[in-house]
Amino acid sequence: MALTREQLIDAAVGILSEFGLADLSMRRLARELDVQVGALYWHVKSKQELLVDVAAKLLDAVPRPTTPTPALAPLSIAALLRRLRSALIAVPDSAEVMQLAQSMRPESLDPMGWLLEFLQIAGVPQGDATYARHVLVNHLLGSIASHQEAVALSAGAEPDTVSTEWEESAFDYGVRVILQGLALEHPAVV
Amino acid sequence: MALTREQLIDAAVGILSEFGLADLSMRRLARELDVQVGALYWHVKSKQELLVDVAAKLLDAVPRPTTPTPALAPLSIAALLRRLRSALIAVPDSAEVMQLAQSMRPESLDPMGWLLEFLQIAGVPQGDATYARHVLVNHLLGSIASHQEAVALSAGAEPDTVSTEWEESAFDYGVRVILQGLALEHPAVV
DNA sequence: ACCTGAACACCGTTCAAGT
DNA sequence: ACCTGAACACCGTTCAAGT
Repeated sequence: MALTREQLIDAAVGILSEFGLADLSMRRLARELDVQVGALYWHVKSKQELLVDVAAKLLDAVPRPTTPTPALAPLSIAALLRRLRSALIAVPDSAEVMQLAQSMRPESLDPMGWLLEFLQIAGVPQGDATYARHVLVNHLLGSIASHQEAVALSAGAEPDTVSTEWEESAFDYGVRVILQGLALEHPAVV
Repeated sequence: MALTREQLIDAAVGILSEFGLADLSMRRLARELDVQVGALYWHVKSKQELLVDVAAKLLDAVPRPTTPTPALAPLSIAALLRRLRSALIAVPDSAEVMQLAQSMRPESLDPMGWLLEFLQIAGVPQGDATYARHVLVNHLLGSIASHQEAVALSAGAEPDTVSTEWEESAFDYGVRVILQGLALEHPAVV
């Protein structure tokens, strides 16, 4: 039967997860799906558009947390950020893909909406909440990006030279600093 | 006379500044310099290596601030970050290039060293200073990246749809939040 | 030492034409 | 509606051979 847009997205997620963005070409995708390149352009209008859908798909793995009380909101924020990190950290170049999606079609990234909501519940003033979210998201994607560049560079070297431990600490440290800077109680370590 | 590595880097900075990373190809560079593509590979071993030098060159515009006293260190940090932002904001895709350089050859980025130094002077504990720098640099590059993606997307639309004002506020807000989270006095607005 | 010419193995996108 | 075939205008990198 005919190729579907879903299959296209799934195949793209597969290549990205296994080989990274450099290998995620329209031609490779076509080969994998046993069609000619041109066929892909009947289902998506461009590679960029496809990548936005890939980004959204990656975040499907992150479930919406239950809406917290004001007192618990900082904890929920920290937990949500950790889940986002978990969902993306193992997918090469996911930070780059997310950044693209965020600027092209931010409304397709549900968890970012939740984040804003929780910040407001936590008591961050309306006007500041969007700024605050930016700071958190920059930290999230920045941490992931540097992890992934490090992994990419040490690909040839001995495996696991990249200290995941250090990076998790750095990530959590940053989240704590930012939440504290927002004058929210810094959440207890879980 | 013969082509030099310096000329190569300068030409690359020129193309990047005017047209962005998508147009910065080795072939385009060769055309601009009136040589064959292969010639470039006598001066640099790869495009990546060239980009690292481009990143370093972009930061040459940022002068080293005088070493601050502990009390003034937070102010110096904020000022340094603003200067870094100024140096990079108008150069398309500079955030991406910086990120690459940071993971490939961090020691070639002097200002990042100063930042660490100032954080220590400000009283951030030895062990935390590197984490703290990461948070600040993620914020810096993240802010620049989203600005530039926004600019790129609105390239076809009416010019200056991108609110630079909002973004500067968002940037400064983030710096304040982070410094405050580090338990440093947040610097007065200059 | 420095560069040319030419090749190798790729890209994203478009589009007439087929079924 | 969905896809093929083929083209257009590109990539980064390598390397024998030239000067």
